[in-house]
Order: sequence, then structure tokens, then C-alpha cells
Amino acid sequence: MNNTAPKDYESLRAAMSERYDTLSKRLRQIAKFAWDNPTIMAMETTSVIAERAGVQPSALIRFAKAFGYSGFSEMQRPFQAHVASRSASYKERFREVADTDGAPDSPMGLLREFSEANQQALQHLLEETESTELDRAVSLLRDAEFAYIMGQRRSFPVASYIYYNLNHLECRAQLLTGMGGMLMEHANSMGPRDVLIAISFSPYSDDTARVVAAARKKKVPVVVITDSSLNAIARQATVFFDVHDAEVFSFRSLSASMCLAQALTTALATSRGAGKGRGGKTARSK
Amino acid sequence: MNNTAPKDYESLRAAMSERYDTLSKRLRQIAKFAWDNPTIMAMETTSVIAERAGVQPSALIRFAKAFGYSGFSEMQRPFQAHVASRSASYKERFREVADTDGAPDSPMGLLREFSEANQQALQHLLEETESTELDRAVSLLRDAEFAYIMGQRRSFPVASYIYYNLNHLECRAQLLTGMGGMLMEHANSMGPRDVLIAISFSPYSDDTARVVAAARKKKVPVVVITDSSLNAIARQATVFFDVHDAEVFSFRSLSASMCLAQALTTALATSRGAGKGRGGKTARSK
DNA sequence: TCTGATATGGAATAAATATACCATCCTATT
DNA sequence: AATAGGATGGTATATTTATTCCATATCAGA
Repeated sequence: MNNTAPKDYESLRAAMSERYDTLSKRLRQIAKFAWDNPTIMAMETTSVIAERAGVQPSALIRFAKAFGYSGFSEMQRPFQAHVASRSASYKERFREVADTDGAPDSPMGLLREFSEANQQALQHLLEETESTELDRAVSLLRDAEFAYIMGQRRSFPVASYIYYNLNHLECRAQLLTGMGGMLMEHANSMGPRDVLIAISFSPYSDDTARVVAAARKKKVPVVVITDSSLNAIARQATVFFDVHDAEVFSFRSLSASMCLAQALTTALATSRGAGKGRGGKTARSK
Repeated sequence: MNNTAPKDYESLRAAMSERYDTLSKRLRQIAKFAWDNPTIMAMETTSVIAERAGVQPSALIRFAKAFGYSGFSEMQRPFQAHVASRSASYKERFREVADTDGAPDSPMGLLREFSEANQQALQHLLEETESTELDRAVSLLRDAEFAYIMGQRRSFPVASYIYYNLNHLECRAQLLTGMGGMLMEHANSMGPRDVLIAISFSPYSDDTARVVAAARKKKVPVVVITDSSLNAIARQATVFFDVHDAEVFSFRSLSASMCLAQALTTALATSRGAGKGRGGKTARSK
């Protein structure tokens, strides 16, 4: 047995999600329960947890060993540490960080600014995103034969991330980069059974606008991720997301956009998985 | 013995405070400890608590009985409930949102998972990043004549984001894409007055490893952003950042990495601004 | 200083909890 | 359909944990 047991809760969570696909039915059931109920995992005994999760106590031991722990008790420690830290007052946590860093202008100070601003942006994203829009976007993507992705300048990292994810989902996808001056030629190969994902933030790229217009002309559905509902691109969208990324000293972040991109692609994965009868939270690895 | 055992944590706390004066020396010692360490009281076993509090395990049982409980375990329950609720209260905001939308498997449910996980990852980033490493990275970047950026696959969005930011800071920067098969030719143009920023996450790209090796050979300082301190690339780094991005069911996010990238480039901007006498929080727009 | 009463430490015991084991049941492959 | 390999449930066992008990220490009052 390798000594690869995750030492802290975050690692354990990562390990659970990474290995989720390869786990057996019962072990998966436990992973799901542990994922949703860290507090119960931290506090209760094997028999209580087993009953709540609808499994045998021995399955919990098997689960712990599958993740490299010597037994259940050892696996329980990360959960306890996590719950304990969650329970610690905000003040305490703030102090931990505040101790080690300096002025607001220092690199560490900036990191804190960004970390906090991005956390807020992520929370806003969650609160302001319409569930129906997400559903519509996912079904558009699922039904599409080919996905085109367009994003320039600051939107390019988001576009390339979506491109990466879709390719790992075995979705046929193409990134419209404009490389070699073939942008519109590429764009014109879109058809009504395809879909275009366009990401555009201020200052809006003319190229992106042109590609979206071309898509509309050819009856290609367009999923738009942008930062304002008023710009020309947003008005042409089939589905559109109004994302407000954090901004610190004129530097705009991409955390919220990236998070949305991640949620969209993962939802597509589960949706397709379910459609294929693979069910549940199954998601392709890597 | 009256059945006056406090049922919830608040009542127990009130009882402890009220009876504090009348308790014996050892029991007082326990009350003090329990007052200060509800988390330990909730999670640990009698022997651990006893050791930490500097008393005998049996004294804990006596303490519990003094407050009307049938034994230690019964007294422990209010502590556990309290810690659990404290831990849950942080998540309460998400539950509010959860009311209005569907199952954990739904697109909205996934967005919530990711938003939450990414917020945690950002907090983690803030707590784990060494201020000195940030400072060193910033000064390397500031002193460099030319910045090369390398990131493949999942790291590519991060690399392109850094590339975008550096260009907007009027830093001479080049993205090593490997396009046209000229990767090593490009890499070999690096010199000791330049700097290489390499981003690499599991599964690690061979190309990135080769570029880093080439940089070391040519005495080029290397700033590495990776997800493990154990891989070959990290070991060759001049400065390295160990970033743990959120991962939900096999889908790794980039929020933390992007945030670090943002902090690095912004810190560079303010640093150069200050150096040029532009002072303070000034940062270039766009 | 003596005496009775209470508090305390530590070992012994009881209870519970975690873990190992094995027979049986799936599931995939031929 | 047969079979092998792994997964699962239930129980037996080992280990840990909570609790009791009692000898000794401490303390207050005479």
C-alpha cells in the first residue's frame, strides 16, 4: 500500500473527485456522502455514518483504505481539521493571514486584495446567474455537432480553457484564433447544427463581433459570455451570461468567467453522461 | 440528581460561568479549558482532552456528571452541535441560493459546487503563499529584459493570461507556444538576463520540462507555478509556487492559478511604477 | 495537630468502536 | 451459461474509549 493518503481535507477532496469514476458503486456512494457531509464525517462514529450513508460500517473502512489510510480513524482526521478550521471565527482566520504580510502595496497585500475580490466575484456569479440560462446553454452545447469558440485579448484565456475542456470531453471543438488571417474563413464554415461560444469583455474586439454576426446570419446558436448586457454582441446571443469579474486597480480578473466556463463544461459532461446512461455525477477524467 | 443537564451549548456555557466559583480546583480547570476550546471538546477523546487540559480522564467524567449529564459522551454532544453549526453557518449563504435551484447534478448545482470550491481555493492560496517567494518573483520579473512564458494544455490559459497582462504593462514578453515546431529554437534564444515563467500542472508536459531544462542550462532564472513541489520542474525553479486549484469530480479549475498570475503581474506593475517614481497604487489601465 | 469530609489520581473494568474476516453476491468475460 | 475476480454484507474479534472504583492526598474546622 502506497503512503499516498491525503493529509489535509483539500487533498482528500481532490482525491475523491479524481478517483470518483474508478470507485466501485458502494465506495462511490460513500464518496458522495462524504463530499456532502464533511461535518458528519468529522464527528460521528462509523456505525452512525454508515447508517446515514446507507452502507455497512466495514465499507467505510474499505473506503478509507482505498485512499491509503490505515483505517477509518486516520481518514477522519482531515475532516475534523476542516470542520475545526471552519468553526474558527473569521477574526482568527483573518489574523493568520494578516500576521505574515505587509502593506497593501506589497505583492502579498495585492494577492490578498485579489483573493478577496475574486471570492466576492465568485459569490456574485453564483447569486446572479440564472439557472434557466445555464440549462439552455448546456442543452445547446449537448445538441451541437461542432462547437466553435471565440475569445480575443483578455477573453482568450477563457476561450482556450473552454477549448481544452471540450476536447477532453470528446466534444468536437475548434478555437477561432484568427491565426494566419483565416478568421472569417473559419467562421464561415459554421452551420446551423453547430454552436458558437463567444467570450467578450470591454474593450470589445471587433473580430469577435464580426464572428458573432456571421454566426447569426447562418442561424448558428450563440452562447455569449460578456460583462454587459448592452453591447452589440450580447444582443445577438441565443443565451447570454452577464459576468462581473473582480477588478482591482484597473486590473480585471477572470476568476468568475473561468468558473462559469468550468461549470458549463462540467454540466455538459454530466448531461451527456446521463444521456448515455452513465448516470449521476460521472465525469470524464483528465 | 436533578435532570438539569444543559441541552444546548449556550445553556452549558451559561451554567459553566454561573457555577464557576463553586467548582473545585480541578473542575474549574476543566471549565476554563472547555470555555476556551469548544472545538477540542467536540472532537477529541477523553484521554486527549485530559492530556491537553492537564487533568485525568476521570476528572472529565466527574465534570460532566457535576453538570447533570449521564457521562462525558452526553456532555460532548452540545459541543459537537455547536461546532457543526459554526461550520455550517459559513455555508448558509449557499443554502439560500440552493433553495431556488435544483439538484446537485444540475448545471446550477455544479456552478454552486465550483463557486464554493474556487472560493476555498482562493482562500487557501492566500494562506499558503509565501510572501518572500512573491517578492522574489516580482523582482526577477522587474529586472528581466525579456519574459518568456511557457504553459501547455491546462496551463495554457494561465500562460496566455500572464502574456496578455505583461504586454499591457509594456513588458517585453513572449509566449512559447510551440507553434510551427519552433519551440526549442525559441527557448534557446533565452539569455541570462531574461526570465522564464513556466506553468505546469499534472499531467506534466514534457515540452515544458524541456524548456525549463534549457533555461537552467543557460542560467535563465525560472519562476514556476505548479501543483506539486515534488515534480522535476519544481526542483529546477529559481522561485516556485505550489498552487492547489479546486477540483470537482475530475475537473480541475484555474481560479487560484489565475489569481496568482494576476497578483504577480499587478505587483510588477506597482513595483515598476514606484521605481519610475509614479508612486503608490498606480497601475496601467486596460 | 487531629479528624472528617471531599477531591484527586490512577488502575481496573465495562462499553463502545473500529477493524478483520469470510461467506455470499454481483458483474464482466468467455 | 459457466466461471473467475472483485465487491458486499454481516459477524467475530481486537482495539480503543468511557466509566467506575478505591486508595491516597488535600483541605477545613475543631
